Amino acid sequence: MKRQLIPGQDPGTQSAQPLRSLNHREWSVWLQLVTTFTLLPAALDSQLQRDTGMSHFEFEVMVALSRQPDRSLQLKDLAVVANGSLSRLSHVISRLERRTWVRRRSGTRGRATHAELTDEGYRKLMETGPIHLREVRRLVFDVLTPDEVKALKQVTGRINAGLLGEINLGALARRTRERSMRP
Amino acid sequence: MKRQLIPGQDPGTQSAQPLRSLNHREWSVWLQLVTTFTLLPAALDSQLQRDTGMSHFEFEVMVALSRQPDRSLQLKDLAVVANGSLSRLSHVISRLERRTWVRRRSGTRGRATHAELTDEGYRKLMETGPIHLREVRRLVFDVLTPDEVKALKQVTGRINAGLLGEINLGALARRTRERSMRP
DNA sequence: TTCTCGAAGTTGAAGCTTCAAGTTGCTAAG
DNA sequence: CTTAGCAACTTGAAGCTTCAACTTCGAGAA
Repeated sequence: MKRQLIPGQDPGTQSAQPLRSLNHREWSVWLQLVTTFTLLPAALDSQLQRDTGMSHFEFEVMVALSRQPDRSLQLKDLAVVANGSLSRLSHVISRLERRTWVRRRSGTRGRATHAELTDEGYRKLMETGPIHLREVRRLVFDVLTPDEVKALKQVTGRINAGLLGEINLGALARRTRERSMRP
Repeated sequence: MKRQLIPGQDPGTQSAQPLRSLNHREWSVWLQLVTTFTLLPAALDSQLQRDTGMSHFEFEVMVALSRQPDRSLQLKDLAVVANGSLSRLSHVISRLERRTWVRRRSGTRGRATHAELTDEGYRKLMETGPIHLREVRRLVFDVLTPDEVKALKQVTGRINAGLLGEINLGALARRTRERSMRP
């Protein structure tokens, strides 16, 4: 008999191993979820690239800045808010600086650096943001009932709680985590 | 008064524009969703890279092949199943070939090419797959109630239907779509 | 038959992300 | 006071993805 990574629901072959693979129902949910988080970002990136010339991550960064009272954030915090590593962020800020949408300000304290949205960046965001949000609405909210939206929030909230619990501080600061586990 | 991309729920300022931005509730759902589809793939990729040396997309490709009766698929179809562009897939298959986990077979008909999982690739998959699936279970299914899992399936199903409806055939075949819209 | 078009792949370059290895400036221990 | 250690970046290289251009093969029109 052929071994399969994802078995059908055949209780006979289940053993007492510590590892359970996914069952049928779970597997199909998983496929859907993978499809969503592959296609949705791709669609958003593509639309943004075409219509505004920026990536989704760049957009998120600028939105995060625009929501601050002084339109600026320290990179470390911005990284968390935008769900990216500090390295990634640093590169992105450099690109955005080249396009004059963001400016770096050396923070007064310590080694802190702040990113600040320029007027130009703000204008750009106000111009292109609504276009993007329309796309978001079209692809996500227009196809869901209010109850489904509620459910979506609940489910993503739970998953994120788990992820944030261990990933901690932007993407995958594995070394940091390992360091913090030392005796 | 400051313009904001995401306004609070102030009915007074709403005009009859065709574009509605997101309201408060929608915005918070959106932030959660973005966080999930940023962090979850990052976490999975990181775990796979560390423990098995392959990316999530490579893994998906190999799983898709392993699920075929003859462990092979034509690239065009594989691209759809794995939610990637043909170009991306071609590059990935080349990499997997270099590692001897996959082999290209020139199809008999037309310009078709098939990718086939080698025995080595199959073994690798059987070895490392369960490790990955355990991670999937830990990050997703273990934190959700059965009802939430059901809801997740429903919501992702709806979103995917919309995405697949227009993105059509792997990621973002924009040119293809444009071509098909000509008079 | 011959021509033309389109589908299926491949390829190289450009752009992003990740990873590892630096800087640099606080801060606390000795 | 000085020094070790860490937090907060920065940087360059390696690896992936996307994009555009190109190659082939097959099918249908003329």
